[in-house]
Amino acid sequence: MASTSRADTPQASVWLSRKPVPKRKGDAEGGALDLERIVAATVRLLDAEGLAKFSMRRLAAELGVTAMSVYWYVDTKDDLLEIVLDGINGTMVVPDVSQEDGDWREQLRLLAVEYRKMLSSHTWVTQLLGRYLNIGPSSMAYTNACLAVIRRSGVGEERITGALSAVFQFVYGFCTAEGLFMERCNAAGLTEDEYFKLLMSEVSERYDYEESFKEAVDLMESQSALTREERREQDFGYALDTVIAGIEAMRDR
Amino acid sequence: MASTSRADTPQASVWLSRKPVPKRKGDAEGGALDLERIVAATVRLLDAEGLAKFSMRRLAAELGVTAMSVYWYVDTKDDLLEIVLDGINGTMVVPDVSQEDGDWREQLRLLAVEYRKMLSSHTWVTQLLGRYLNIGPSSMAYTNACLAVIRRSGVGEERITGALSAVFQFVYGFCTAEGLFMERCNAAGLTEDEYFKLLMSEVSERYDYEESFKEAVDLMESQSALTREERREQDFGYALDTVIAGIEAMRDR
DNA sequence: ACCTGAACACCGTTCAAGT
DNA sequence: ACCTGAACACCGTTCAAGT
Repeated sequence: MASTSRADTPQASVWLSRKPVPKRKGDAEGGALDLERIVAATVRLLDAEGLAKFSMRRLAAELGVTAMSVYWYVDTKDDLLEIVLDGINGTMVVPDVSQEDGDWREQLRLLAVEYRKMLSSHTWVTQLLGRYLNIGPSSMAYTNACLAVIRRSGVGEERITGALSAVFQFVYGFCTAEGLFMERCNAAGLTEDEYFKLLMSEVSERYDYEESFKEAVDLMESQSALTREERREQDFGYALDTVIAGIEAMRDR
Repeated sequence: MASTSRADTPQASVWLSRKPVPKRKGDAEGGALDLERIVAATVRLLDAEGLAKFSMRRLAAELGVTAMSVYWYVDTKDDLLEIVLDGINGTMVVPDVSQEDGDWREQLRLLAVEYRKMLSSHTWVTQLLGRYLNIGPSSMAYTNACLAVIRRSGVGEERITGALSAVFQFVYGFCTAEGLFMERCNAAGLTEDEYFKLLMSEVSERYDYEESFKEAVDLMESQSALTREERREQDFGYALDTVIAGIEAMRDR
């Protein structure tokens, strides 16, 4: 009721409530808890155990506190995760985009690589990105840098959002697949190569798959000099170059 | 113990268990339940209420049956969802890719559009795609068609997976964002345009956002002749053309 | 102002029991 | 062979109560 949200619809985003940072310690000097400590512990747990295993009760235990204490600092689990999400977005290094003479291709590439670095060092972020609005201050700074760069590419104004989609939805998709695969490997206690091999061998045990899988398996094994990780890195680079080359080609048509 | 899975690691995929379709009615003619009815009800619920609200108990209620009955046909919730996922993959129309004279650009575009149609008519699919291996029979048929098409593009063998990533991870990312936005609109009981407008007005109420948001808002409003949906359709088309143009450009370098 | 404990309405899944 | 009921170990969150 105290916020700007409508009717009985749940609040669309923490960032739309009155105070810039939702709940804060009034005084300096520490009680046991404060929002910063809660956020830090959340990130630690998410990095270590993944989103699926994260719970408010688990978090409270990590903080050495009762289940409900956290709720004094944060209204809901969703609000907490939204704050954490923007915090992680703030770890991206946004290149200085103000000077007009920089190469937009290089800068766009840099932004994409930075995005990827963030997404693949915190595999749970992709799982939150779509769920929340991601309109916190750090996220907005990043978005605006992307806009500024693509504007200098010479792409027509009405194609700007499409061009940005081609780049950043690709990175998002790529890192989602990558992250979930990595989480699966961790859960199984195997390296990516081991997990992949195990999978392939189990799959080829099933006669009726032999035929349909062969093409895909052959392709994978033709690159067997590289580790899975190196291969992914290569794929990402190729694909990113492809998209940027496409933006250039479409502009020149 | 009866399956090929290792140690205490949970089964990596239903499709790796012995029987092609995990559990099946032995006899013809119907009791109350069977796997087909369960799968159909699951899809119906997921379409109507989304993944977050789906539960085994909710499903059982929908089928007019006790919570645990479903477990006779399916080992876990994950197994059920994996089967459902492949079933939906089977609704894609895979173009005939066998003749060598077709235009690979058109066929690749067709495959991407088909993928998108599937993903955006079942918004919950993107949320499952990363979680499960997606190596069921229907999914494999689609993947193989993609491989066949990209092979005819003339892209070097070691760039094939990168090129495919550029296309399909983009589509995946795009449809994920799209789907989650649509779900949010449905939950709020608003059309996409209404929801977007509401959001923009709430955001601009916050003084400290005014500045950082202006660029993005201006961009959106410069296209205000179109509905959000038409805009998205346009963006998707542009972006897809961009990626395909990029594959061509990279090949010719 | 900050934290606790009990409680509510949910989960997925196990297991012994019914027909 | 198929379905049920009670139970276990979890959730997020509310609310009255403590200090």
